[in-house]
Amino acid sequence: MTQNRTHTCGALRMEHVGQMVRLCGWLENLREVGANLAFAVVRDFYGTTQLVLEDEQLIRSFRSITKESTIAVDGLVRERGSKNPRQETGDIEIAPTAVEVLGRCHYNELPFEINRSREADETARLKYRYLDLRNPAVKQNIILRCNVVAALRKAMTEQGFLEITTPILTASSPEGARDYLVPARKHPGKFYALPQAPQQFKQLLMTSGFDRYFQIAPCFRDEDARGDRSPGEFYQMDMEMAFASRDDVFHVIEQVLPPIFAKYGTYNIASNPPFRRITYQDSMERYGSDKPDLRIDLELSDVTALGTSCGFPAFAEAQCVKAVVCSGCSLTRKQIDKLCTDVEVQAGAKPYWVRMEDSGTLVGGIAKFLQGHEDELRKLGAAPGCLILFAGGTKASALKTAGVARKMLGAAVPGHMDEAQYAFCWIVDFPMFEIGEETGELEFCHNPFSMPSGGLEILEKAERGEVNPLDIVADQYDLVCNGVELSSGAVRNHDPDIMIKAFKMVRLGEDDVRAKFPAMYNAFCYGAPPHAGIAPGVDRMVMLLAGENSIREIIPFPMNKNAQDVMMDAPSYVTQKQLDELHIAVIGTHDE
RNA sequence: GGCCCGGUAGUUCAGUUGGUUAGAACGCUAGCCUGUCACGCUAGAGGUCGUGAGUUCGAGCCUCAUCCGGGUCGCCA
Repeated sequence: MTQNRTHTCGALRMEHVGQMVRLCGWLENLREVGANLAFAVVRDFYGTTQLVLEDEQLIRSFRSITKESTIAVDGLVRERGSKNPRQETGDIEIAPTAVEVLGRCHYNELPFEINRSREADETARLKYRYLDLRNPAVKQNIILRCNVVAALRKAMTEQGFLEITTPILTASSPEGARDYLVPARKHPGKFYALPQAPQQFKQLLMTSGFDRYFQIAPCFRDEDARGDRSPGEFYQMDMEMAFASRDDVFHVIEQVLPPIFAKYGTYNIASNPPFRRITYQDSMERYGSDKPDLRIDLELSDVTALGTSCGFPAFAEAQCVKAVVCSGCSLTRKQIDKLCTDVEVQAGAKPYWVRMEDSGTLVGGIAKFLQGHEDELRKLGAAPGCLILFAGGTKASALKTAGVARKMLGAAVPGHMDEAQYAFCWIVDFPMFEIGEETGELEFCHNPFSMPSGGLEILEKAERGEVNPLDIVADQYDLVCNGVELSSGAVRNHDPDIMIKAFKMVRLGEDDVRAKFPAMYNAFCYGAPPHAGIAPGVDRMVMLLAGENSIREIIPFPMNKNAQDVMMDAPSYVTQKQLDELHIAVIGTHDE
C-alpha cells in the first residue's frame, strides 16, 4: 500500500460522491453506535472527515488503533445518512475498504485532549507543543502569523523596499537591554552578541545608498517576560528610508498595515488613515499613558487646584491631582474598592473616589472633602450617576495612577469601551532628555539615535541656557493600537556634529560616541543621508489580529515565563569539552 | 528581585469549623447499543493532595520553609 493520498481531510464534497479516495491523517475519534455500526473521524492540516464503519471486522481493526495514530484509509465517498452542517465535509463520509497504520500512537492517554488543549496546563502545552498544535484553534494562530508575515513582505516589496538580512552574530551594544552573548572560539575571552535590533546595520545600509530597506528581523533581548512580551527573542518588521521624513514613514505604514488588519483582523479599524497624531505630552495629560487605548472614551481632567485646597490630607502636598469622570457607573461600593485596589497593584498608588447621586449630592470615599465643589466637578462632566476617581501625588505618579484607573474603568463600566475595533494613533514628540532617577543628572530619555527637533540650533540654545533641555523633543514616534505599543521609530540623527552635541548634553564626549557606535559614527562622517524608520512588532501585531491576550498563543514554539524551552530542555548544561573549546569556566550553578 | 494568585486522579476542577473510606466531569478499560457527530447507557481502573518540617488525639484544610507555574511591578536605548 502506497501512502500517496488522493485528497485531504477538508476537501471532499457532494461532487466527490461515488469516487474511490485515499485519505491520510490522524485518527481523532471512534464512536461505536451499534454492533455493526461505528463512526471514526480522521483529521489532517486541512480539516476532518467522517468514516463510516459497517463491518464488524473493520470496527474491530479501528478499535485496535490508538487515537491520534496516523492512518491511511482507502474507501468510497458516500452521501451521509444524516448530515452535519457544522462540519465542512459534513455532507459526505468515507466507507473504508482498508486501513493502514502509518505511525502508531504509543499512548492511549495523552497529556491533554487535543481539541481542548487551550484549557490545559500551560507547561504541559509547551512541553507537548507538537500535540497542542494539532488543535485546529491553536494551529489557526500560526497560520494567521504566516499569512501576516507574507502579507507584510508583499506590501513592503510593492512599496519599493528591499528585504536585506543583517548579521545574527554581531557586537554587544553598550546601552539598552541585556545582551545574549556567544563566546568566540577563535578569540578567547571575547564574545559576540545577538542583535537587540538591526538598528545600526539598517542605518549603515542607508549610508550605503540602499534607500528603502526592510526585514522581518529576529531580535534578542535578555529581559523578563510579560503577557505581551516573549522572553529572549521576538520579531520586528524593521524598516528604514533615506531622504525621508517622519511623514514619509507614516505614509508607508498607513499604506501597509490597515489592509492587513482589515483582511486578517478579528475587528474593524476604528478610523481610516491618516491615523490620529497625539503628542507625548498631550497623551500623558489626557490619558495618563504614552500608549493610550483610544477605544475607551474617558479622559483625565486636571483638578490640582481643587484637590490641594479641598482639605483632603492625602492631596494637600500633591504636585498634581488628576480626575477621571465616568458617567453611568453602576458599580457597587465593593466593586469600586476592588477596582481601586487593582489600580494600586498596577500603578503603585491608590485612587480615591466619590459618586454623584441622582440628587446631585456626592457620596462615598472622599465625598466629605468635596462637598460644596459640585459645580466645579460638573464642569468636568460630572452628572448624577457618575463615579469620579482621583489620583494625586508627584506628577508622574498622578498621571500613571489616573491612567491605569481610566483603563480599568473603561473595561469595568459598560458603555465606555467598544472592544471590537482597532483604534490606531501615532504618539509623537517624545522628550529627548530626562533627569535620571539614580544619577539625578540629565540622560537620554529613549535612544540616542533620534534627531532632536530643532537640530543643532536647539541644542546650542540649551547649551547657552536659553532652552530647558527637558523641553527638547526628539523626532521620535510610536504607533499605538488598542493600548498596545505596536512600534517605535524615529527620524535618525545622521549628523556627527549634532550627535556630539547631543552626547555632550549628557556629559559624554566625541571619544564616547566613537567608542559606543564606531561603525555608525565613522560612516556618518563619509556623507550620510537623512533617514527615518520604524519597526512594528510582528508578534504583538499578530496577537492583536488574533484577539489573543498571551503572546505565547501566536508563537509556534514559545518559551515559558522563565525563558525556558521545556520541550527542548533549553537552556541546558553542555559538556566540559565544549566549554574547554570556548575557553569558558563555569564557576557555579543553581543546581549545585 | 518585590507583590498577588495558584499547585488535589491522565486533564479541568470541587473539597464545609481540622474529623469515617478524598469527590465530579472529561479521558481511559470492558460490556451494551444500527445514523452518531461533545453519541448514549452500564460497570471498572486510576490519588506520595508539589516537597519538607511543625501544631494537633487527628491535617488536602492551620503554621513555617522550600520548589514549580501564571499575573503584575522593576526591567525592556
